[in-house]
Amino acid sequence: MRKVDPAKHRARRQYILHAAAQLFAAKGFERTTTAEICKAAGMSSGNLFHYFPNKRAIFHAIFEEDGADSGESKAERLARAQASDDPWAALLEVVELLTADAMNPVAPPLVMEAVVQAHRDPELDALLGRDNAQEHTAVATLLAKAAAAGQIDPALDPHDAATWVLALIASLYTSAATDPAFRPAAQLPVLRLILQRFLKAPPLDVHPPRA
Amino acid sequence: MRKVDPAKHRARRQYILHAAAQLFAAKGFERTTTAEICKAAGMSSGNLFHYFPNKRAIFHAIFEEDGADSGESKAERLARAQASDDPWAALLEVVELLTADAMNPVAPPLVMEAVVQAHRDPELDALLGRDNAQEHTAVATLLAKAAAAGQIDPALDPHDAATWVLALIASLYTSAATDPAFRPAAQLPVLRLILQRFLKAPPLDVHPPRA
DNA sequence: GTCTATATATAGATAGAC
DNA sequence: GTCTATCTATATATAGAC
Repeated sequence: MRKVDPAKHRARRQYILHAAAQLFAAKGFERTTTAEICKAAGMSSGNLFHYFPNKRAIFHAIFEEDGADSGESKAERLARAQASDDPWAALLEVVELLTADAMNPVAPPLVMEAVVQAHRDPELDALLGRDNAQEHTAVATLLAKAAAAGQIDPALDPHDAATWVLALIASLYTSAATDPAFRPAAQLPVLRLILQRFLKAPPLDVHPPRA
Repeated sequence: MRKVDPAKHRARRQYILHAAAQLFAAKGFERTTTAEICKAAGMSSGNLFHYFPNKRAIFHAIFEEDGADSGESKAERLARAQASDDPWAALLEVVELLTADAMNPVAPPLVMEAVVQAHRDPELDALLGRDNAQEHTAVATLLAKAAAAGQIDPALDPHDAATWVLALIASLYTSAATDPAFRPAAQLPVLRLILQRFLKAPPLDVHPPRA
């Protein structure tokens, strides 16, 4: 056959990305050298740069890998959730979808690193921004529908509330990255409790007295 | 008088730290060169290293500057809050104390960078860990007292709840660092609302005995 | 205390053989 | 596609004059 299967080329790329992700998570982008990536991937410098044009492209590719492996892409699952006729249940599914990665030990530090790098890398910033906008739209849509269906407090602004829902989810990653004692899986119920109490309508007409 | 007032030496150090903080916030630790710090501080390389032994020491010093300038140090204010006889009010004061810095535009990215750097810098990790432990103790103590006083849900575990209170506060910094549209000052009331709904006792019977 | 000049090292990326 | 060898740039930190 002609042309070395593109499948093999793709597999090799994935292997490099996997090795690089570990390093970037442990040491950050700048302190991870291409030489280390070569060693971890078991190949030479000349070969590494045959697969990726530069170090930054490797980092980007880690966050571009979407769908393909799983049956359904994240975007598809978000879209399907938005169309649900039980917005609250759909919201809980979205929360589960977005928190799943936090259980993977490399994800939290990797996400932190990506956020920091996005400050000085417009391309990465745009990439993460698109992801975040997608998630924000999905959550805000569900919150609006849930409010209309009487499932949550209708007084909440869907946009602001969605921002905080995503912030709480992000806390799972930042806390895991910061505090070695923090176990995302164990804290998931607390996260759900906070969301429920925050979003569910105030019990009666109780107005908490604040001085 | 004696030579070289220590005051002048200290002022010069502070000036370097101020200049360096801006750069570290904008470009991160690794991508900020000592040459840039020299330029921003208006001095030569040889002189910069007269004030600090190395680049990392400059970064550390930014997070060590505590108290001295303000009338009362953060540790003192936390200790005083813990002794309050109105735990809920004291908790709100602690929240205000810990969120104040988020309004300073350089603080959020700087905090993010510190967290990331702490992963590979044990000394910095210890420094931030001490700060965080102090805050966690203060909040957990106040939550336990507030529960005993019937001000919040007594079913909450003070340790876990304190972790999430601090996580919510941290969200103010991470969101500000991530999303240019996020205005910490404007979102502070939402943060307070979430805390109130999360922590206050389940609606049914218990109500705060405050009058 | 402040400067200029530079030692030292290490990084990312490329060239070109096989 | 994969390698070895290396170019080029740039960074931290130091030496030593003033």
